[in-house]
Amino acid sequence: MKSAAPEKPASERIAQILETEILSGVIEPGTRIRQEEVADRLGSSRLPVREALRMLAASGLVQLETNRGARIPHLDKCEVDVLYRMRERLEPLALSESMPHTTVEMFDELEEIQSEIESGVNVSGFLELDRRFHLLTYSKCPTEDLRNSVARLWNSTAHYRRAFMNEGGPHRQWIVNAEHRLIVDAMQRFDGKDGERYLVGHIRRTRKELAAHPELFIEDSQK
Amino acid sequence: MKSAAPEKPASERIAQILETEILSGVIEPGTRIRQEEVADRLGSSRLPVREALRMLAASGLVQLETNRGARIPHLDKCEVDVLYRMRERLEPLALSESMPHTTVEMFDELEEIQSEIESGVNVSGFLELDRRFHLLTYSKCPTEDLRNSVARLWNSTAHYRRAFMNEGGPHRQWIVNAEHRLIVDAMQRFDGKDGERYLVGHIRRTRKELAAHPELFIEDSQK
DNA sequence: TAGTGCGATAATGGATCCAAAATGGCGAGA
DNA sequence: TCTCGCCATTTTGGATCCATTATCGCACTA
Repeated sequence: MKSAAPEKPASERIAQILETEILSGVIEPGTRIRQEEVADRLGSSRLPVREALRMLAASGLVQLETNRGARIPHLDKCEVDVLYRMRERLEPLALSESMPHTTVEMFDELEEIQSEIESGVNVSGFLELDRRFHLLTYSKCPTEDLRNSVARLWNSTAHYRRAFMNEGGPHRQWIVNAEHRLIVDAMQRFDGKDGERYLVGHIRRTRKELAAHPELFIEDSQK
Repeated sequence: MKSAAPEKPASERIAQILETEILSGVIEPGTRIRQEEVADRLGSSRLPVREALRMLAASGLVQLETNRGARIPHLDKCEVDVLYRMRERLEPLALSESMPHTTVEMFDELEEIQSEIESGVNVSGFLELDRRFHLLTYSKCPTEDLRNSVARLWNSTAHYRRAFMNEGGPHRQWIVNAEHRLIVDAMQRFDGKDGERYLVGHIRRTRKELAAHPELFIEDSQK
């Protein structure tokens, strides 16, 4: 019997810290991540940092170029649009796959998250809770690849949601709340069709809002 | 001016070799991959092997467990079914995104591949050419994430296609040929709707064929 | 004889050191 | 003064060595 710590692997710990920093916007797109800087900032060798960067690359959070290090990718308007179209196709599938395995504890946690959102939060708080809400609705999907794919799409587009919300999006937050309620309701009724419909509408609306704000992206003429 | 070799990075070389071995079936699902074995088989240290395994994990070819190494995942019937449903949703998007950027050289290469398939090949040859055909039709899709996602789905399911073809699937090869021709035709007419329709039908038929052969999978009662 | 617990062995995770490639600055020449 | 090219510095890729953890066999006990 070992009551001691479960001895977390160290490269995962670094990956988790970097993920938080990237998703929270502390590290912005275009920034180059230097292995040595991260290494002695988090008190380890460069080797676990390299492994962590590989994990983050698999999660869609950084981009690796040979001999040129890792940097957070700049996406143009078209790429974000396609990533949202991928979400429109994959997340309904994840939802319907997750739906048969829902538990009452999951609905309690969803309710808790949603209440916290509606109690009024700032932009960072909303983005974090919104992410937790949706990924939780997919969490019972038995196919790990599908869950990972969905999470990767959320990661890749996180910065642009943040930029949009910071510019003037938060006034539409009440729409999001209504849509969240509709999704939970459909899940509780085990109504896959309704769930898919509300979810697709939810994602599509955000996609179109982003497309209507080209100032959030860098110039598309990089060809 | 450097006429010398472009100096390929070494971990990529290892990843490529392992990918070939896995896709060709030399290494079967469930097999544990030992870092040291690969290292001195390919003449390098264990470190590039570790990085290569990370890449393969991102490509969906291996599964990494902390302190327990890398092994090729065993998928059950339900997981493969969901992976095929993901393909049905993502690949039509990849095709329509690729369609506006097609070139005459691409159609020449497609024709070359298809001719080789129709000239009669064995199972391994067919699987390799079929893979090249479809991934080539998506190759002009500008969104790298979408191309990678599609490739990952192909990788994860490759072994089960092989098992199916080896058991008695090849007699339906003429259907595949007809479907390939229909897809190329739709692409040349720039008919996105037709392309999506033929492609979805193509994938769905294979999914149902696999579902009708439960003997290809290990027992699903692993819960 | 079967089951459990301990110990030897082998494999993975991590640290340090070295080599190769890219980045940036400086100077020479037009 | 502007441009091109060379060299120093920085940064990443790779090799070797050490620590930690899992795996497997064997002995001991009930």
